Amino acid sequence: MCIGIYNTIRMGGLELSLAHALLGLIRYHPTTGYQLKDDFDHSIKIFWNATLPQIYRTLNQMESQCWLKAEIEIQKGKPNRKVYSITEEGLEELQRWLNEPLEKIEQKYSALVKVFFANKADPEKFSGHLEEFRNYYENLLNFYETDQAEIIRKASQDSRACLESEYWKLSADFGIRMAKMIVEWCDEALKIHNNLHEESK
Amino acid sequence: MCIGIYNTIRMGGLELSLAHALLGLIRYHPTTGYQLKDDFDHSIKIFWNATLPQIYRTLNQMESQCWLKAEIEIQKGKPNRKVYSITEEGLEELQRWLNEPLEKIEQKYSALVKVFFANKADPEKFSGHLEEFRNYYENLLNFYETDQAEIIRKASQDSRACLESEYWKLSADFGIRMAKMIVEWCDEALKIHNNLHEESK
DNA sequence: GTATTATATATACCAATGCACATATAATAC
DNA sequence: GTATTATATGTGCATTGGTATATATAATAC
Repeated sequence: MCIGIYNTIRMGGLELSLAHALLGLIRYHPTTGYQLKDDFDHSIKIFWNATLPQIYRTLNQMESQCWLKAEIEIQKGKPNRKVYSITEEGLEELQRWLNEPLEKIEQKYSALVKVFFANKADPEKFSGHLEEFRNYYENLLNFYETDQAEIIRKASQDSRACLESEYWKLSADFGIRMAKMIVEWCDEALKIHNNLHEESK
Repeated sequence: MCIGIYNTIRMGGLELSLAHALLGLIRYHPTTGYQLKDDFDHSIKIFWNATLPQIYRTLNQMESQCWLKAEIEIQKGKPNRKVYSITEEGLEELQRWLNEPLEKIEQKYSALVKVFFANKADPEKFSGHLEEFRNYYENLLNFYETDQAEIIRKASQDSRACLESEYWKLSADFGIRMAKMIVEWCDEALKIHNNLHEESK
């Protein structure tokens, strides 16, 4: 019944993070794809996003892999709920993955490619885009430091989550540092860019 | 002869960065796919990587799009070189793209998902992985601050590149700040993690 | 002498991602 | 009354990305 959808090479790799993120969330309690999307948006969205179709597809693959088992909950009026819970194999796989090395951060920043070639861009427009970029990350920083922090604070009041919440805070702190770094870099970039084009005003 | 391979929706989008990175590099001087891979590795690799097959495929698409024109240079013994140069359309497209807003940074850090669930990982192993992660970014930081800086310094001595090199430095500075931020976060993470598991030693 | 690396251009295939769309109902907002 | 949002599960298609492989030669390293 259980078909290995990932070949052994990929299985040995470290790139199945969406599946593992889902395993991690389902471990807390059995849940549906729709609910998982919501959980995602309120927890690990800041460093991993996923769309609903992606989640549903991955859940199906994980079921074939026997990392999950599903139970159909019949509802009247609404579509039936497909409630997933983690299996023994799923727990083992999550455990295995958690003990693997930390994956390096993929650096794919097309905005920075634009900055690299910005000498040929319109100075006024570029300045505006830098400001907009800066403000986006300042807003994100505010969100992380208020709303996101509140979510974690509330969740950590659950006594079982006491130790766990230290790691939630730690990962959220990464997002905060990242956003802060970007805002600071933008300020520096704006200063340098505006200096270079001062005479042309 | 010129076939629009990207539909109008994608064309209006902002995601064709590999093509635009290539346009930016080819604008300096006509070159081949093989050479472009090398240029990539010595310039914008720190925020955009590409494999050779990807570069060749994209160049073919860009030729169909008429952003580039190709000339075959016959060589004895070695395979013929396909030398691409930028067209008027290519220059216009590059210009258009450079004046578009800066794309937000895609936050997809599976390492941070692992940190989020790290409470269930083996504390000793996790500690080791954090250290390895930290050392990787410390080495990268050293590379950016020495070798990478030297590449930019040398390139900027070309008198035409005087203004341009300010933007090279600015984009490289982003990489430096990023690596620094990660090392600092790791130090904090190691401190907190080790404190939490001190009693178990 | 043998193995590797550099030069040079690709194709095939698989995995991951994202957007649009399909289907269906209930509750709420205006 | 109408529109939107929330609940709930998917399919289809296009793009992007990465690895393996094919082909061919010259130079260098051991």
